[in-house]
Amino acid sequence: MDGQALILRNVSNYISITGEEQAYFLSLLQSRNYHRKEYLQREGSNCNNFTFITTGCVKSYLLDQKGDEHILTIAPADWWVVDYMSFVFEQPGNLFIEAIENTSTLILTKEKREELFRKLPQFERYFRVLTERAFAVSQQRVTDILSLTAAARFEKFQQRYAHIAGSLTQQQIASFIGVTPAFFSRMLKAKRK
Amino acid sequence: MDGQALILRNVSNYISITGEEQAYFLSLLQSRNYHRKEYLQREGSNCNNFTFITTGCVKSYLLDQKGDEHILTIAPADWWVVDYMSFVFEQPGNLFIEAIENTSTLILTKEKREELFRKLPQFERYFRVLTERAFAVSQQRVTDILSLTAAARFEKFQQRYAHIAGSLTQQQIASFIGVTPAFFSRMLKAKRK
DNA sequence: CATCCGGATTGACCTAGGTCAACCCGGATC
DNA sequence: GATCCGGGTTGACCTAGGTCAATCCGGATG
Repeated sequence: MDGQALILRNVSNYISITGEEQAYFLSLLQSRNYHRKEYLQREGSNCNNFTFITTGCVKSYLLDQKGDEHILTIAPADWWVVDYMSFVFEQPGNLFIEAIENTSTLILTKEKREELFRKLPQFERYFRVLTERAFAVSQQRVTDILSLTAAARFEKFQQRYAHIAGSLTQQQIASFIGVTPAFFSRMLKAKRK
Repeated sequence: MDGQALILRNVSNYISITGEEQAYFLSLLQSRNYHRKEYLQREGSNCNNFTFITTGCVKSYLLDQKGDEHILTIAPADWWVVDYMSFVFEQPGNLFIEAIENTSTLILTKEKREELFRKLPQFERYFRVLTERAFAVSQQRVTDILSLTAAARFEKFQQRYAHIAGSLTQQQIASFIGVTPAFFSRMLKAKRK
């Protein structure tokens, strides 16, 4: 399945649109490919687009004072990535977005998205539902970090991300659940026993 | 300003609707008051409404294995509270929502909200924008927890919640930023010096 | 005025997870 | 086949923040 088919299928999970509308929607997107380790976005720049991953995988993360990486999002194919904080409040972001495999994307800029809302208001619904779901998951993540032990968070991670967990390095998983690679390694060892 | 005026003003920050539409929207809401310490929602039950706070203040939190409270949200007047995880995925929630002052609310049930979307699709936009903002803030909270020290999180908290910080107990602030009351107290002492 | 109660504070001690640096390992690369 | 490199592992040690229980304080309540 090609990228356009994938995104149309994704949209059709939430709203139904005609063939003409589909064509119009697709016309607003630009496709762009990135190779492993290439940045889609850097800290300090304004994020002004939604990026849909058609193949590959991407991570968004921030670098703290000490230069340690903390992964906020892991976005596989069929997902959108955005630095929401930067996009929504139109301010420089503090996230990096980086391809962790060769990946291809479809980009919807802020202006095109607004145009889309004007022409096809059903897309308000699409993005509303999408965001409500993402928000729910994000809330869950907050409570998980606040109330669970690292081992328990890892448990949950394995269940939720079973499909992609295999293609991530331990460092990445460690960073996502919020521990050091060193500690994560010991944790695994303890579990194996 | 009464509750209805407040919610209409809130809506008008994002979309514009006619007087008739306003009346229709208001007709979908039921008002309800809670006294301090009363629950709007309990763990285990399904959350099937959006609740708008017109006066007072509310917290949502979960109780961990040990019975310790972790505050997820603090919602003052002019905000919506929902257990999104439960609402969106239609499953029993693990959050309590509790009034921390006497508060009055306007309730929009899931069915009424869907009806609203059918009759006045502009509200899709209202909730889309609202949720995108809330999501952005939630993402920020995740990165804050992952990368900042308790003291730094408290700094940010003070700035962001300056208006309500005064009316919260230290325990509540501690729980919100993710530390023990005991540790929080010591932190304050250290800062005062 | 005494009592109670829900915070807040404090002391003594504990632990989950961090730090740093050394080492290992497999698979590109030359 | 030597070298390099990006993981992963491990040991010795460290620290931010937790735990538990005692004490304090101010303001309701009776």
